[in-house]
Amino acid sequence: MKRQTDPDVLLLQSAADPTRLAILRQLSAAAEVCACNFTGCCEVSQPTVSHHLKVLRDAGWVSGERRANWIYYRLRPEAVARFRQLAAEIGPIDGWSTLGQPDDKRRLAVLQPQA
Amino acid sequence: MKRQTDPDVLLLQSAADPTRLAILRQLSAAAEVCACNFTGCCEVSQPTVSHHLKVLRDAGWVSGERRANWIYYRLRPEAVARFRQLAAEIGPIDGWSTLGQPDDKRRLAVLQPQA
DNA sequence: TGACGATATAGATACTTGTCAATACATTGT
DNA sequence: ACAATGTATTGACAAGTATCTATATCGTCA
Repeated sequence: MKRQTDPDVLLLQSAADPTRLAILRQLSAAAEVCACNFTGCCEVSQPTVSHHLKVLRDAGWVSGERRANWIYYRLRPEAVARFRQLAAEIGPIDGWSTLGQPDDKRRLAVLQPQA
Repeated sequence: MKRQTDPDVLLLQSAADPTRLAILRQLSAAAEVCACNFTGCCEVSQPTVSHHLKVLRDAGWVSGERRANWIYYRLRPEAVARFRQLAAEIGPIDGWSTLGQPDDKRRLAVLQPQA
């Protein structure tokens, strides 16, 4: 696979897993969630949950804070904001037109990967 | 990998690739884009572009219409709407609290996978 | 019909990823 | 210090995926 330097791709990719999306959804329902609760929810082993939490941490989605024996995870607002920004960017914008055949000179600038 | 029956996961996963996100972004800049333009943009071969377009098609992200020799792709509004809906669902909602230790009886209903 | 250009499919391969069992690490309480 | 519990790491493996070359399919035009 190509190296994904694009932070948006990383954000999407880390959310694009059943277990991880479930975790993100749980974290959307409570301010913070103990890691032990994820183990119970998704039908995967504890190491697997831990692995997914690390992926989410590395992508900036969540942060964890240790209190006694337990680690409480919470959503990082920056990630949520970036995700929503991305969602806002995908879809119709102003100035739409048809991008035609290869010799079409009317190409929009954005369609040409800037050198 | 687990079978992803969750349509949201499918939507995310199909967008979570550098080439495909680039395609989605191009399609956000013009009402429709000829397939031949994607080949030029992303640094991958034509069959690879075709493969990615198929993935996006299968996920419901895009639809293609043939006109003469060329196939014009466009974003499907339903997919855009679903994506934005998903983005709106990830993040703080009302009624937040801390989900505590395993024996914590105060769990929010949403945190227990409904049997 | 046959040649040509655009797009899709098939098959092969290297790489990535999700998963688990086993183990290590960290914190609390006895 | 030691046992118990929650979490992270390691190592291994099966499965998925992105990519290519080669080839097939589809539509147009002479």
